[in-house]
Amino acid sequence: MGNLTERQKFILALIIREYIDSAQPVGSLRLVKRYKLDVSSATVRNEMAVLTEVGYLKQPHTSAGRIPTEEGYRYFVSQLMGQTDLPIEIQRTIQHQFYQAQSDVDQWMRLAASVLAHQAQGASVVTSLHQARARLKHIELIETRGRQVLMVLVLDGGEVRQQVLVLSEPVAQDKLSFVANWLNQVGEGLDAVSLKALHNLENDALKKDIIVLTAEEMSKSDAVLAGEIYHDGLTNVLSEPEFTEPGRARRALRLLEERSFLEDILTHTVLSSKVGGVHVLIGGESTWEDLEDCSVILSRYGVPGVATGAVGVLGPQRMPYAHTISTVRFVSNLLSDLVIETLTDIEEKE
Amino acid sequence: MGNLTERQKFILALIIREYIDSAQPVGSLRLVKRYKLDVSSATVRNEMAVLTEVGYLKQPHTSAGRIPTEEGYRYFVSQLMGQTDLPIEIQRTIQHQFYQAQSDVDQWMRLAASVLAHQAQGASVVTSLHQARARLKHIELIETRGRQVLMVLVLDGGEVRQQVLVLSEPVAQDKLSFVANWLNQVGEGLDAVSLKALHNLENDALKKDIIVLTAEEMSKSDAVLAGEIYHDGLTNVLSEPEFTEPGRARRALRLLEERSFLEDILTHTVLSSKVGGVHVLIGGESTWEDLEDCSVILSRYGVPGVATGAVGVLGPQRMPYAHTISTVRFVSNLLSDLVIETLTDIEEKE
DNA sequence: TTTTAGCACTCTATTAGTGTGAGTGCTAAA
DNA sequence: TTTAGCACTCACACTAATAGAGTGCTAAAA
Repeated sequence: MGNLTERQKFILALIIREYIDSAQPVGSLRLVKRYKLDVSSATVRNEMAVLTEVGYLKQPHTSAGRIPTEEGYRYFVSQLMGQTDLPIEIQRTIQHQFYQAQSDVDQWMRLAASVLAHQAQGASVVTSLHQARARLKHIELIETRGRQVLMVLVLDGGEVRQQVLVLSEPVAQDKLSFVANWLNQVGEGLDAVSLKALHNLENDALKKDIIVLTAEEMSKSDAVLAGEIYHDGLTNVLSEPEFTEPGRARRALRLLEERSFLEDILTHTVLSSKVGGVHVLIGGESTWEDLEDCSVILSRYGVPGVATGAVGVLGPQRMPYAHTISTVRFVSNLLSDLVIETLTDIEEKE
Repeated sequence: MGNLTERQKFILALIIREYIDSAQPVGSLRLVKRYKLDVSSATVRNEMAVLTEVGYLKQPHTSAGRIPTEEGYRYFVSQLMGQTDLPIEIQRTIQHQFYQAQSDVDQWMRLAASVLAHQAQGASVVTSLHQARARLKHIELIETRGRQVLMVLVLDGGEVRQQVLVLSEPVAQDKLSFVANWLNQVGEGLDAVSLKALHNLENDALKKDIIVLTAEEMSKSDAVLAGEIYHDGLTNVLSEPEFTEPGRARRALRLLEERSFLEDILTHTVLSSKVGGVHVLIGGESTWEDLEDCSVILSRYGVPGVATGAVGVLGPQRMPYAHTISTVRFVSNLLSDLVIETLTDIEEKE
């Protein structure tokens, strides 16, 4: 099945490109006229019939032009499209924006989301950097009320976690500070596992408790989606003609709102891949029903084994894949570079 | 103008209630039948004419029923509606959810957003707790690469700030730790202003720099919208019939996406009000054009002068005001209570 | 064997024409 | 002051007619 003639490939690519920017079923005559093909519409029609036969095109109704099927898009992306880099001037613009915002990580994420949404004219998602095998840099314990204690952990690389603990009995701030200082001395540079090992050597009940709680919080790093999720451009998808029907729009946007869904999709795609690779999900891939009319472009950024996150764009299936994919790739790499710069001290230790 | 007869008030309230749950212009005959009024439709018609005259009702077109004007809604909310509390069983359910999530502040916010969105069937916004006149609890300086240094500030009450600094020249980690320790000793418990005062007494260039940068970061607390913004239920508004036209839906959702807009609206409403009060914006209030078809219910939570944030719900103008308002009030108070519990130590110091 | 012109056919989208019905405003009587 | 009666308005739903873009097939041309 996989062997199309060159002309068939050419026509398929043409149809997909035309459909992507016209959003209208494309017919044989229009194609010939618009692109000044040196074959007749009848010939094109015959080729279209073949492409429909093998499942790359379909007709919305009997006497309409053709639109690509999911399979058609996949073939296009994998075989026909070719890889292009983001135009250099766009690259510069984006880099410039990041240079101007050389402040907190939060802002990088927001910026990344904004850039993606804007460039790809879709809805963007960026998950916060998420550290694997984190090491303790500093702990702070702050009494709040009675048995409630606020624990602040600074991990190497600068990730910060806050958590309200509830101890078995009230403890004075003096004692808390003492324990925190102690743990800062003996625990600095240890990861969750090493910390837990420490637990057995200790007698003091409070110290034991704090160690366990700290280790627990630190090993949460292993969760797929620990931190914040940044969005942007949700409204972009509402302007696409395929989402005029409110039901569809709702389904698409719900995906981005629901953590559980994102978790699911990230687990099954990005997590298992290497950094820098770009995943292209076209129309749910028979796994996610609600993605039916959408495509999602995802990529993982960061330093694998140390700290990673994911960036992505959601849009209609009829999406300018080449541009979107290169944008996602570029932003992903850019974030990776920033992460590497920021976390250099960690790499050196290893 | 303000003096309607009791019967006029009664009919106005009835029309608004009816329109809120039918989403259809309400006519005189239907009203009489549905509510078994003991007057004729002609009488109702006369009263409707009066209510239209004074600007509380309007007709979508000449021969249709009436729908409320913005003024009509405002009158309803302020004069007619009465205050109701959230049904006790709903209160319990919500409280229960919060008790189960007795962990980090992040999760409270997410939960608050979720509860609001669900209860009010609208899009919810929760801005993170935001500390005024913060005092320094702890500072941590971490070298990353060359002149880049990650600064982590722990403020009293447990708010944590991270910021990447770029120093004028590279500084070794030893030196950074030394300065951090020094500042932890002399600077603990000081607010931004007091810190800046410290600056003049000091000679060491690095110490001076760090003091200034710390004070700067701390005084960012005075910005209206410092931290995260939590959303939920964006898709709820898409199910409302008034947002089937995609243009409207876009405009409404963009409001929630754009930080600048939220900042603007919070500055002009919630910030100037006391905690616990509920603001009701109906249809842009001739200031925000994009809110034309929407209503927004907002409330400030937290401890004024110490740490506050805002919660809110956006929906169509045709909104069950009584229920939404009491939900927003309840959630706002609930968050206030949680904040007070968590920050008790601060109160005691004052 | 491949391409193309010609043609009959299909189906959507648009436009115009027509009732229908819910609703109004006015007037005059109760 | 209320209400019955009535003429009038106008969106909405329905129907029918038409135009137009596109297809598939067949037979001739290359």
